[in-house]
Amino acid sequence: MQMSAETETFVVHFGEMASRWGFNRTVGQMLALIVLSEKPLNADDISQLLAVSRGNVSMAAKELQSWRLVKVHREPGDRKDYLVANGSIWDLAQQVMAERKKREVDPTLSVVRGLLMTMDDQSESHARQQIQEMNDLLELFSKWFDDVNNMRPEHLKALMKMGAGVGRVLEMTQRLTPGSKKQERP
Amino acid sequence: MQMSAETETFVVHFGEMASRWGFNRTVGQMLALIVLSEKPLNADDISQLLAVSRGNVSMAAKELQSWRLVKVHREPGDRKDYLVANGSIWDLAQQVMAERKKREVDPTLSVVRGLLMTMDDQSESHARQQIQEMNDLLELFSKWFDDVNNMRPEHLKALMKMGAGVGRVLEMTQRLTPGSKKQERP
DNA sequence: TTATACTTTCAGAAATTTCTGAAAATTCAA
DNA sequence: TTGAATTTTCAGAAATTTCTGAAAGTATAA
Repeated sequence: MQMSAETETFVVHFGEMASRWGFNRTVGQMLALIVLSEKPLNADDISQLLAVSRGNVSMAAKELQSWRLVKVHREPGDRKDYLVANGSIWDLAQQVMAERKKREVDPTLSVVRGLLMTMDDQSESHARQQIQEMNDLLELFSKWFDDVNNMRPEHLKALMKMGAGVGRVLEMTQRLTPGSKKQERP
Repeated sequence: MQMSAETETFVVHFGEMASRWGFNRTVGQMLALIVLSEKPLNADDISQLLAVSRGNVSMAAKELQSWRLVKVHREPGDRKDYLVANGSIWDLAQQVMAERKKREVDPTLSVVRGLLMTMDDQSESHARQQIQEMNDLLELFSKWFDDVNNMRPEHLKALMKMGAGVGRVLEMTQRLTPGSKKQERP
């Protein structure tokens, strides 16, 4: 079994980006491979194509399942597990975003909330004010993100296509409104 | 010099989250410290407070500057560099988002575009279709993100507060419209 | 100038993460 | 029940990332 040159480029790139995206190289490469492969792949196929150990494939498969990016497909009369992408590219992207938000935002929101609980409400310390600002930002972002990311891909696409427009309208309507403490941009 | 218990909790947490956010522990802890500190801190203050080497502080300071998260403040008669947060919590968050998009999205968009250039337009291979979908998603996301993230914090807050609403309106108007290939959700 | 207070650099040490491969566990056809 | 096919586990090896600290570099007060 062999990858096309294009698939290989894509797979190698996913391997390089993987750590920035929150998983390791093998997980990244496997995801790329499964997404581009028309037919379901089993662990031996993957181990051979990516030239990594069988154990590594097993661990990466578990990781991809924990991210809900792949599902296992089985055929009667064949004991092997076949991995398939768990939806369209959009479905997968939304899944990655949701998972990353869970890992990169939620824990901090939890810590920040906890800190505000224990800190004196009256305190006007700079630290308390900053933590409060962080809490407000994370609360707002968290709710907004969950709403938006739970939309169906088709609706999300539509929203993003108008996104810039919505922003521009806001800029317009608020251009001459006071309240911003920051100097106007150049 | 000493940190309050609250500051220490926050700093330690930022250190733990740092690698998930795209920088190393020292960079994360330094950012937390600088954000909570009312007065500008110099390298020796930071080295002592975080119990890390002077060289590490120097490298982390450069990294924070490359992310545009801190700026250097100097006073005449004092040769030390003093680090200060480069704006409000919102400014910093937007800066982090922009920088991460640059590192986590742009390179992939570039590779995907390149692949589509070399791949046969007529090809209806599954791989080509998937790469095309990825290209469309990244193009749309990239433009949308740049627009939204370049809004002033006040406007961004306003947009996010209505974000859920905008989404809901879209869901309503499209509820009975055909075109979605996906089965309705439960 | 020049001495010194500070910052930067970077080779190698330390810490952390990833990967291998053999052994253990599981699954299922017969 | 087997027992062969397959997956999972995990100790230690390999690779990668982070950190230290001494030496080199730079800037500025005197």
